[in-house]
Amino acid sequence: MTVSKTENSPKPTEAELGILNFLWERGSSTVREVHEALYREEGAGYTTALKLLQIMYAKGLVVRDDSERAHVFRAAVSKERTQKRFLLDIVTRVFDGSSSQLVLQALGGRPKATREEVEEIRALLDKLDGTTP
Amino acid sequence: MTVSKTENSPKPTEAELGILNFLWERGSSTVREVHEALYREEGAGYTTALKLLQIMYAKGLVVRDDSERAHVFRAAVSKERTQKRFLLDIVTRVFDGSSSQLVLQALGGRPKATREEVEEIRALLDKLDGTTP
DNA sequence: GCGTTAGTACGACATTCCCCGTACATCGGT
DNA sequence: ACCGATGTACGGGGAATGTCGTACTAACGC
Repeated sequence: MTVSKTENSPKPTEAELGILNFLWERGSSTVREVHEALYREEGAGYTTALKLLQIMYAKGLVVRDDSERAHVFRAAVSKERTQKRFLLDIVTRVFDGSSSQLVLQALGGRPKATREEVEEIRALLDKLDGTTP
Repeated sequence: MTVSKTENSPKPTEAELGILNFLWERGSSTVREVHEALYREEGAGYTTALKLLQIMYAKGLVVRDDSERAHVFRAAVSKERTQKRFLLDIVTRVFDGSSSQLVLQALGGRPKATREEVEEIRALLDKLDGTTP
């Protein structure tokens, strides 16, 4: 059995995360679309979006279809994988490696969960019950 | 009722977080103690630890008692508050603002919770049951 | 054919972060 | 009273990040 390598591409920076979020929603987009959606409003120029996407491409965070003149970019990392990566990061760095501490803090501080989500969590807890040492 | 300002001091960087973790455990420490514990092993010099602590002092992340020759530093931000801040950060940036999505991902991906922690979570869920809209 | 427009590539800059070297102050032993 | 050890203060360097200007290229309208 091969050990999953967890992740090749590096942790996205703040700006890169913004672009990834957009790509996860949109599926794929041109530089112009990214710029219109995320940067025009903020006053940043078109080449800023372009450069970021180029850097992200070099890092392996996005893939690129350059068959057309306007290249089309797509996220190369899944949202779930990225979520897990960030989670593992802060669990390690601020929660002493205890993910349940994180869960408690997340639940205690900001009880925004809907009833269905609470039930879902409870169901998951039930499943976990049998599998914990 | 005054609206709590959430946090004055900026988000700690990676290195700063390492120092904060040490200070949260130790209570308070001198530069030398921080250096011995976190940096000597890694090959970083004494002045590196000193400079970081000075920067953290300027940012308001630590407080300083300079009545003795060797200044004694103490965390100025609580661990819980910092945890919440990082949580809020990634909830906003990678979980579309849904903290329960975060909880589910944290539970599903890495079932490392002990039985007591699972029970604690369940109890918290019970409490939340009544308070959700 | 030629200018205009929309696109990519790339170098440069300011800022932040981490790290270190050096200068300077202070304490203790002899 | 001095010298070495231990301390703080501070400037600066190298890397990463986000921003832009400029150069170059391809398509389009006339």
